[in-house]
Amino acid sequence: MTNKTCIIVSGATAVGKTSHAIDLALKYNTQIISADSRQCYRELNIGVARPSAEQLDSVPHYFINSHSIYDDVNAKVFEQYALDAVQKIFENNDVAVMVGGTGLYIKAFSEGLDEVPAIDENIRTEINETYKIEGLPWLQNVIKNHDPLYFSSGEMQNPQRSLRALAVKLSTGKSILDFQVGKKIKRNFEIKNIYLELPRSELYKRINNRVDEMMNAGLLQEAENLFQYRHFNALQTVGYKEIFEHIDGKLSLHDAVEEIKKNTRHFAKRQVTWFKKFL
RNA sequence: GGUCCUGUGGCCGAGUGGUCAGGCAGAGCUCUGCAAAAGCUUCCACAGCGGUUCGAAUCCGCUCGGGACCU
Repeated sequence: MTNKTCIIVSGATAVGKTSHAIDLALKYNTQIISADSRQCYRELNIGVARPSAEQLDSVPHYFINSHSIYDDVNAKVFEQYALDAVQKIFENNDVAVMVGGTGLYIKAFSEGLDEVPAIDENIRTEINETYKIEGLPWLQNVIKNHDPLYFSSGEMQNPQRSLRALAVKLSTGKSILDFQVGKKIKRNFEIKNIYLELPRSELYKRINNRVDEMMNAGLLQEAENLFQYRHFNALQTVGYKEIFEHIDGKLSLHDAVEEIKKNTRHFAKRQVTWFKKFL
């Protein structure tokens, strides 16, 4: 069983992962699992830099157009989906290729996530609603009273994480930190990582160019059509949220495009930081 | 030619004698169920020269650069 190998191609956005992965897949005559948290949504096209139709025709892809923006997609969902996908690929191949820039998803696939019991949706909703009204100080104070462990060693400045920590605590009675033991699961196949990188200046140039290409390809129109879904998690995406602001009249189109470029550069930088540490 | 205004870090922008502005960009970082998310840290100034003062980005003078007005 250990003669199976998954080659994971990672790197910042716009480094050229897609074509590299396709070359690899063709070479091994195998299939690709995308590890991209946005390209899985079939409603999103231009803005997520999905592989071209020709590329998708040349190699079968998993986790591309596989979900809807109505679906609940997250790292855990991906982990399970991707593990199922590799096994399917391994039925006929010794090699599978994964490619993507969503570091957490790749980590979940490679090492697994600690088991945290499902949380009560009602509790979660209630907490989120109160947070919106009362803000971070309220959240910090509640955690201080309910989950001293998290209060002392959790990310108390980070609302997103703190919100989840509180939801877990109130749902299970235990601190999320008690579940997060950091156990690394050893998969029953080999993993080979290929990390692609470019000099920062060149990467930024490619990003800027790609955004211009997206605009020429009709990103504005696509975003207009998706405007009604702007609050969906899937639409909290660089390339769309800036145009939504433009539609709202908060940004000129030109400024919105500049924002997209800037935010994509920020995103790329975070990816570099992540992969540098993780790999 | 004269009069008045003005000159803060890559950009925007406060400060007006004696802690730090701040924001953006840039850089660095964190990271286990929203991750193209969320959060944290941080370099670079006071146009130049001289003077007043214990002490000047802050007051005075000159130089240079901008801007406005003037019969």
